[in-house]
Amino acid sequence: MAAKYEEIYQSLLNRIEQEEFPVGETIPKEFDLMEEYACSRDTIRKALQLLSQNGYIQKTKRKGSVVLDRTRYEFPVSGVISFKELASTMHGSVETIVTCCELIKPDEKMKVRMNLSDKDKLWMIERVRKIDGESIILDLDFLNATIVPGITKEIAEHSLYDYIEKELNLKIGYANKEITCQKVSENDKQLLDLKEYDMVVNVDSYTYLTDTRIFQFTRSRHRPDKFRFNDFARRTNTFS
Amino acid sequence: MAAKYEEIYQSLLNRIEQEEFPVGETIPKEFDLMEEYACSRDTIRKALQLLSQNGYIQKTKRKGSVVLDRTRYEFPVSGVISFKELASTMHGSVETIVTCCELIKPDEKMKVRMNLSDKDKLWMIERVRKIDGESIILDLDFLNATIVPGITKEIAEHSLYDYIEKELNLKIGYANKEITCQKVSENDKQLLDLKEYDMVVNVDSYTYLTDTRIFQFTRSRHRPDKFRFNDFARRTNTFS
DNA sequence: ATGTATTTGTACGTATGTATG
DNA sequence: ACATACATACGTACAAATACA
Repeated sequence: MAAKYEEIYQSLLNRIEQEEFPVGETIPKEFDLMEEYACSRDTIRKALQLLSQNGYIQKTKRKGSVVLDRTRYEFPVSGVISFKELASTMHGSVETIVTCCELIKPDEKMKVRMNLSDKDKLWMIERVRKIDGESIILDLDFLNATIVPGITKEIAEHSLYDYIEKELNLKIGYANKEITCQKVSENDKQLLDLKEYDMVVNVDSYTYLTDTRIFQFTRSRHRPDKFRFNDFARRTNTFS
Repeated sequence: MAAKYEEIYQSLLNRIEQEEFPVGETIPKEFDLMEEYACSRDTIRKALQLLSQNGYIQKTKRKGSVVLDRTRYEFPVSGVISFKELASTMHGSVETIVTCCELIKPDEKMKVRMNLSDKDKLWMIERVRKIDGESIILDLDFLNATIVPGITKEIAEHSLYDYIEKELNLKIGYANKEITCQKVSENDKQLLDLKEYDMVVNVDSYTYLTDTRIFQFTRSRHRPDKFRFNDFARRTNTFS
């Protein structure tokens, strides 16, 4: 059962997307929402804060909360989501081909990167992501096998995050990503439909559990013309 | 005067950076922080929420708030900041050359993009950013002159945001960015030290005031080898 | 495996401050 | 200058998760 403020967040989000509250208009004021949802102001404010954080509304004193226009910049949205989840929001046909899925002994670099002890082993999983029949993205994943045991090719084909969260009951907490641009490697050339491009967009992700253990490092290589990253950010650190 | 929770946020941040609270350890529990800062739990929780949002701590029930390691991925950090502010956190020498700063009549595309009426004019500002003597970034800015009047070459050389916030007293609210990869243009070739690269990283930013008016569109072209973007994201939408 | 204590999470209430139309 | 809507801050109570006995 989700918290009340999360349900109110979802409800308001739906109402915004159904255009009950159109872009440019204000949603009802906090006091009215309190009455409507029969809860305290605190709870309403938490829901509104989520809307604000995620770029759906802008709050101003006196005026209220104005609905922002998010239609222009939809996805891929910044966040910790799997390719499966991302794909579910996309239009074209999507396919995953597992080109490698094996247990390896980590090298020194990876030991440092993933904070491994001497006995820890790693799953190395390489996957090609095809969009509308073209090989666009090459994902190379390393997972700490002590934390995430029992990976199979089927799981890698379907969804790692489903397995980790639903089967193993681990809680994924947060991730750091670094986006850079790099020359193509021989491997890129072999596995991706690169056309004439000689560079790829490289996304390195370090993903952690809520208990702060790192369990995954991903190196994701994107064909440059198909790469797009959207970011919503506020000027200050406050909750406004 | 900043809010109390913001001061506590800053104080805790300093203490983390001074390693009074080392990476991997917990900071004092909420109840102790309440006593130390002589405030309510609500206020402490707001401060901790900021730390959590910005990737400094991870909170877990029963255990407390663990300090995360942010040394690996420092900047450029995601957010609405000016080049001047970004440069102040960097090591090398930094220089801005204004190659264009004039008032223009917007074309149709720009009118839609920036939500302009027929009488609105635009400032068009082109700036080359040199880092350690090399021309690395080419910024092309369009500012709504009705909202932001009186731009001069000196302001463009120094800091637009300083002028907008401090002189004009406007409140910058939020921005949307879209990162893509594109072929170099003739203009890129002329103004940047591109070496052999035939692509650039393109960052389009739409920047808004807190009253939701868009006042700026920026197209920023980066030499691919010098581009880096870091992102911190949590798995869920909650405050944890 | 079980229970208990501890720490954070959610929710409610109230009062006052602050920006702004 | 005023009324309004959000912002901050204080307090209380109980729920949920989990480390540890």
